[in-house]
Amino acid sequence: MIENRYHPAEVEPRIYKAWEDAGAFRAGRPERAKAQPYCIVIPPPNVTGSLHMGHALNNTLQDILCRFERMRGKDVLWQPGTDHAGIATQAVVERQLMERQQPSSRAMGREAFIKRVWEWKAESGDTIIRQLKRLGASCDWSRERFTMDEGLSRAVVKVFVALYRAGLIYKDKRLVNWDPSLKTAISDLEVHQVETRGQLWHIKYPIEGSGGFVVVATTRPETMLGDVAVAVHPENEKLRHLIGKTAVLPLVGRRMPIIADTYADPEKGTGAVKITPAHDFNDFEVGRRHNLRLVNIFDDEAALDLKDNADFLEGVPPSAQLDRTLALHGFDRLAARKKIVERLEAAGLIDKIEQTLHVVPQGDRSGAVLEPFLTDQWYVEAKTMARPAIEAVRERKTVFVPPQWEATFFNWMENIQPWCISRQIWWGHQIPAWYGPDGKIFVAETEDDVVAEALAHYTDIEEISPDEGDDIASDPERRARFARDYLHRDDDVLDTWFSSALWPFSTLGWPDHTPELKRYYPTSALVTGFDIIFFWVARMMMMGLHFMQQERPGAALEKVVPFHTVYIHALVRDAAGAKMSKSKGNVIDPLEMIDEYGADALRFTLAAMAAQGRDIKLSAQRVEGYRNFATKLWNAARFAEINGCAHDPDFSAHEAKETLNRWIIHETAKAGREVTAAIEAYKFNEAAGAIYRFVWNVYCDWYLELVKPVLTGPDGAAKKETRAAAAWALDEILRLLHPFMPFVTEELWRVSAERGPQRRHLLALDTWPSHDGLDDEAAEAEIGWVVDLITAIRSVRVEMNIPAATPLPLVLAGASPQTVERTRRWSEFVQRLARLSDISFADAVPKGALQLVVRGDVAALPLAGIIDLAAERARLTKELAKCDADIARVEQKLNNADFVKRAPEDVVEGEREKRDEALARKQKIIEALQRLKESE
RNA sequence: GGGCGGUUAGCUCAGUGGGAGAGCACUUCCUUGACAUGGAAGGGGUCACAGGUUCAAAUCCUGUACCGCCCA
Repeated sequence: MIENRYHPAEVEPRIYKAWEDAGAFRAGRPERAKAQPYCIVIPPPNVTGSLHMGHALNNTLQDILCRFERMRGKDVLWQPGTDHAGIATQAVVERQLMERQQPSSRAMGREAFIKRVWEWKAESGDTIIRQLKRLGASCDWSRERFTMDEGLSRAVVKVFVALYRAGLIYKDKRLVNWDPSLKTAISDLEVHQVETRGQLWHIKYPIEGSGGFVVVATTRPETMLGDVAVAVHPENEKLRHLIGKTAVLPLVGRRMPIIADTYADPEKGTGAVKITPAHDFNDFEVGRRHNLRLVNIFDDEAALDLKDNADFLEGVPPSAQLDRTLALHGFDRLAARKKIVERLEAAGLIDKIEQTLHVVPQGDRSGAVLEPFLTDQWYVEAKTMARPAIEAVRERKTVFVPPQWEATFFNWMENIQPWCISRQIWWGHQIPAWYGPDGKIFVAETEDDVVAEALAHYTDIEEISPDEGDDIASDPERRARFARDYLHRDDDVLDTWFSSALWPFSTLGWPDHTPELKRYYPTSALVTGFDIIFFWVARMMMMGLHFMQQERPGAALEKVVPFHTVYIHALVRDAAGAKMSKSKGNVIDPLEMIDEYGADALRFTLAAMAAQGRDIKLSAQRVEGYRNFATKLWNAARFAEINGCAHDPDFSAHEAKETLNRWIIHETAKAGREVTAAIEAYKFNEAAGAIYRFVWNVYCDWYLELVKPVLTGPDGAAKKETRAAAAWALDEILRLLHPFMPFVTEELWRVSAERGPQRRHLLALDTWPSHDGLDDEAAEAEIGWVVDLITAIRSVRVEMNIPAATPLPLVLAGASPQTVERTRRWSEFVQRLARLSDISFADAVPKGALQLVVRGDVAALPLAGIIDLAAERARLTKELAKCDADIARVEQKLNNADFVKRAPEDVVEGEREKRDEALARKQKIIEALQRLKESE
């Protein structure tokens, strides 16, 4: 028995358990061994994470696709898992240590700290997984993976070594984006350029032997300590006479050449720029062109590092001012800036200070101001690897939906820079590189391989005697000690996105040749937000194309893309369009929405709002609205049950006889086609809209209302068929709605079968409707007439202020035989829904009656003495005006010879029909007005 | 500076060449035996602006304005 309220909080956990108990989400179910595979890999949420609205949208859309394809009979694998999220997770655990006043990571040491992170992961790492289940995600949880699993780590090492050997991973000393708060390098993508109000200091640098100055402008005066030159544009009329002279760096005394370089834009600042190759990306390039020294003046926390800094001191004569500058050793960059500006001012070397807007690089994790910093890091040669990825998208082997994202993809890929993959943190995949005492690098998949290579090298150059080498090689313990003590493993770990880039194949078991890899790769679709196209999608394309190949009969191995379709969805914003953020306090928590309105309501809201290419402005009110939709459906099912509508095995939609039933079958088929086509096109909003309208505005508003007389009437063939048809249509609704609202539909699927024959499957495993051959235009025309008649009567009632409770008689005047026949068939239905006392026929319209024109018939409500004749005349006149406007518009078209000549035949024909209809209607209205006049 | 997107009802937004739509909000009415988390009816729009293409433009093209995002 269906309760009179739907309680999502009670139902959802029970339903989810039923799915899991039945293994409904398991890939490779035996009965689907021959089915077409369908695979989506989840964008792995961070283990630190908890479900936010972006996850809710992302996973709702994936779940819709997976449930849809599963019902279409495919063998679906939705591959779940989590990401170790190096920097983010390390930060969480470090913060926890601090809060609990426990030893810091540095204090406890690398091994103990990593152990600690694993403990934390074991304890709280599955929070997000539990939350995804609450959303209803139909992942195959038996295959859950973690980017630092043994298997996935093996894939990481294998890829690193292979790319290293191919020359596509290399180590290089160059400027990187350095985060001084996290004390690690980060990649270009993790840098945000933030426009900031600041000051532009114009500093006078004395020119040697002239008593004059060259003025340079900078927003970062403290970096002057690392200056090695001043540059002037070679065609700068005003300043080019300085080229070749020598400037002397204030506060330090370093002699610096004034060089010619086009980088010094004559229009900007003073036209002369200070060159600090160790602390600015542009200056680094200038320095390279002019073979300048690099003077690094910061330590890894961006504090001044001057004492015993040979680069800083080189060529600088001792002086009192130098000593005062050296006293700034250890000052943070901002404190140093203040001191340096003070001293320059005191020395009269500040020409002026301007207010300015400039961009400051910030780390996306820490928010810290980043420093260009000269370090050794590992890089992926992305340019080479990008080429096949670009080609694959050009050749449409991978398709972006919506397609405009391809431009973004190309734009970035064609200008791609080397990818810095090493991070100076501990939580992550430690780089499989070892260094010998001579600096020689050994990279291999296992420590034993490294030891073997190293021994070969060091015996070869006679650092180690062959005998000793043999001894080490033959003893596991000595090998380990050799690797640890003689060699030294790189301390750094890989960028989190390195392992994520392998996700589509590493989760399927690569590098092993697993059956899953063979069956589910390449995956079908990838669903993600545009913010990680570069971070993730592009890199999966690069890695996938490099490592994955497919055998094709009679052909060479072919490189294969990791996914056929990339669906890019929008960002979820708050109701005002602002990005949700904790600091703004405008976050709508998906779990709160689920608690309050149910997971189905949240899911449906997100799907209904997921129009391609537009952000979602979410509000609780919308969720509430779709909760009401779930309630509506629930009550429709309850109504069906109360009226004995149950699945009837004898019923066949193709053989229904009753017009009303043929009509709802026709409408169901139409809705089914719409929903199917929309999901196939990734138009989730259209699919949601189609099923919503069908359930509410067709099935509930009209069908259930119309069949009430049948269901409450005498038993018989019509009643039997109607009960079966109502149940049939409801079942089809449950199927079509299931991908969007899995919980309430599954529950109704179960409950509604309590009185009929048992269901063969859970709804999640049942079949997607196909409705071929169920269209019925005749039924549509007939019920359309009934609907129009009822609507017209209701309209006029309200318009003429006739109380709803007053039953009215209806007279059909001069009705056609078809109308008489239809009226006879539907009088009971029309009387009920239009609240009529009775329906009769007459040759002429009675005097003083309200007159309605419905599809060419005149329906009259005789209310002589009751109706306000003036109001009725006004109403009819207004209708006439509307009719005239229609006619005018259509005739304007039809009188245009070019239109008749050039527009498609069916369009012209359609306009003619419209005109004829409108003219006939106009005639009836004129007649009605005439009669009204006569009755006055 | 380069690129992308947006501008349609009071609000949030659908709508890819042929009669301007939805949800919410608003107004009026209704305890009609599934549902008031509901039902019925209704008001409300120069589709940002200016040109162009076309028999026909919210829709295609060009430009302008404003808003947003990405990249440098």
